[in-house]
Amino acid sequence: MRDPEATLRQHDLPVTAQRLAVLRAVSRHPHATADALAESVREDIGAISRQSVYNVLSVLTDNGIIRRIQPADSPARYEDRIGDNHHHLVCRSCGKTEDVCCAVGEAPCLTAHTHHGFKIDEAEVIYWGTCPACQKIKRS
Amino acid sequence: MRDPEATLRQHDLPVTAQRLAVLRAVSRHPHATADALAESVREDIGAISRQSVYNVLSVLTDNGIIRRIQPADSPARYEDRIGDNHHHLVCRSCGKTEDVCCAVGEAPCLTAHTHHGFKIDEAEVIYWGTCPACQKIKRS
DNA sequence: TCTAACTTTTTGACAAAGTCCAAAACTCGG
DNA sequence: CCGAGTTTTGGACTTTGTCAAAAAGTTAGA
Repeated sequence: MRDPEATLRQHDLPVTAQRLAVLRAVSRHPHATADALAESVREDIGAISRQSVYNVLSVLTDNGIIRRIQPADSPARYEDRIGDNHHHLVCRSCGKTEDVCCAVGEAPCLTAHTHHGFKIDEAEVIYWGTCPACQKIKRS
Repeated sequence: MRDPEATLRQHDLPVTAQRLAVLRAVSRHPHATADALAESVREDIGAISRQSVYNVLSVLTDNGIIRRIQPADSPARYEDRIGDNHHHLVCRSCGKTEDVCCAVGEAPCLTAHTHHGFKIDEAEVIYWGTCPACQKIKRS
């Protein structure tokens, strides 16, 4: 995120210390949970209420400034890398999350064969596995 | 599910009324939530504790007898159609879930380009959209 | 710069989904 | 049918998130 303040103004959102701090936190910690972001914001500006963290994250998500991902068995996570249609690689044991580019250029998996009359707007892909660190732990 | 009792025995699991009833419920109501399954089981055998529903569902999932899916903004759902690597189509407004065959035969999306050292064991695909019923509601 | 209208933030209660624990009930091999 | 070992139950508790109303902040306009 180049300039958090400009980003907010571009979306006609009032600029507040909380919003700037949350944006910086998301930028510094990709895939962090709301709770972890709150911690990070507190180190940054001293204090913020739990509700405000949720409010700000919702507003930013609704405006397409950040993206919310919600893997199974994990609270929601946030990232500011948007608009490039990438997917995620999640560790089953520690939750560590990495970005992966869309596996096949034109995203063939984005079109379901039988769509049951649904109007599909997104295909979400999550790769599940074990991260290097957890592989070591399990072996020992 | 052909024969719930035989299935349990095959996995060396003690056969109990609760387990049989949960298996039947999952079979009758694919993609149902734990809560909905509990209701269904109560209509079937009269009563079951909330905890037992969770216990049974865990045991069955751990043994690969049923599968748990956890789409964002929805409690976990269960299905007994397993082993055929199909994916899901979920309605954003009502949560209705349908099965879809793996879009492209050999699942090209199952291989991530950059795997960051992760040992990948599954690629989960969820198609998000709006079901026919909800499309009508929104238009009116 | 000051004001007023409108938003945002805060606080605290509440809700949904699931887990932990210990006691009672059950299953199954012998 | 008995006894060891599992399951089931009930109740408290945890986590993640939402609701609502009061207090504080932001921004456009005079």
